[in-house]
Amino acid sequence: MEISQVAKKSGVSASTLRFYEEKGLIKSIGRQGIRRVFSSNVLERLELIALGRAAGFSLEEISGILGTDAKPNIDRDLLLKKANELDETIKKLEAMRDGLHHAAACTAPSHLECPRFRRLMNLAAAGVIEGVAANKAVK
Amino acid sequence: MEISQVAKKSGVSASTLRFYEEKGLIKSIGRQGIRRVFSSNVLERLELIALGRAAGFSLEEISGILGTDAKPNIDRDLLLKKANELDETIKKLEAMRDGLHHAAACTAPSHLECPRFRRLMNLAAAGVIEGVAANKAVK
DNA sequence: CTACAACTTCAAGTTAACTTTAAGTCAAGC
DNA sequence: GCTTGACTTAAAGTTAACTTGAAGTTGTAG
Repeated sequence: MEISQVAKKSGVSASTLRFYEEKGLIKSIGRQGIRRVFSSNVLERLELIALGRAAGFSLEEISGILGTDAKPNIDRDLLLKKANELDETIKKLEAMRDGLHHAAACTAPSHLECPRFRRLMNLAAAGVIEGVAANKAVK
Repeated sequence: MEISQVAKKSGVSASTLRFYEEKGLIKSIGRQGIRRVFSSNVLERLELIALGRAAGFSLEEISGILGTDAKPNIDRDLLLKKANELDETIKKLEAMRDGLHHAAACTAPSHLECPRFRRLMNLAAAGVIEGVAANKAVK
């Protein structure tokens, strides 16, 4: 496939595809003249990349998970670590979601004064700042 | 409190606190001479901001949710919309987490060849690319 | 009273993840 | 055989969210 085909089928722009190739996240299987040629496998790879992005991983982290070569890595420890990180994130997001839901329904004059909201937020916020800092540190 | 106190108690650096104030996310209650003075309320506010960040919201979105003034907004539609967005995100993250867990345990030669992994990933990936694009569009 | 640590402003620098632009290559249709 | 449109590279530009640096101010300890 040509790059525009991949772009169309994947929803990822051509410039991004070149960028990803430069970063080693995807590979073209060769050239026809000057033009890149991709195998349809790249579509699957792009879905995994998009998934990782949606999950909040950086391109570098995704590269670490999927591996820079054709087949994904099997660094089980890394995968489990990432899975656990995700689990932490999910818990915070759930608390946040519940907090938002409640805030939308609550009739207290200010959410900050509503005990339920504060309980939810405190629950959610526990370790969040440290977590954010830790995420940065990990990079 | 002085800025360094807030920094210490919140884990947010002084430069970031100034940056947040510039953006209207937090407010100092006045000055002692040239120095900012914060009320301890700012700590709560900073937790909410950190929580929003951890939930993947941009500072601008957080500003929209919390309001630029002292008390959080009660734009219920926005809150519900954000809560629903979060729910979508959570589902993807859960699929991703399950995928990672499975990948760490799976013995198939390549995860891409493992039907269970592919099913999980396809489930998770459904609409992800469009979702990412949509998130950008929303900005 | 003076040194100094902790503040201040404002501007510029940083990183990630792209996008845009400029200048060039090439197969295809007229 | 020339124009056109989709590609190519390399470099510069963009945005978010900060951080860093330079130059100045101030409360407090010695």
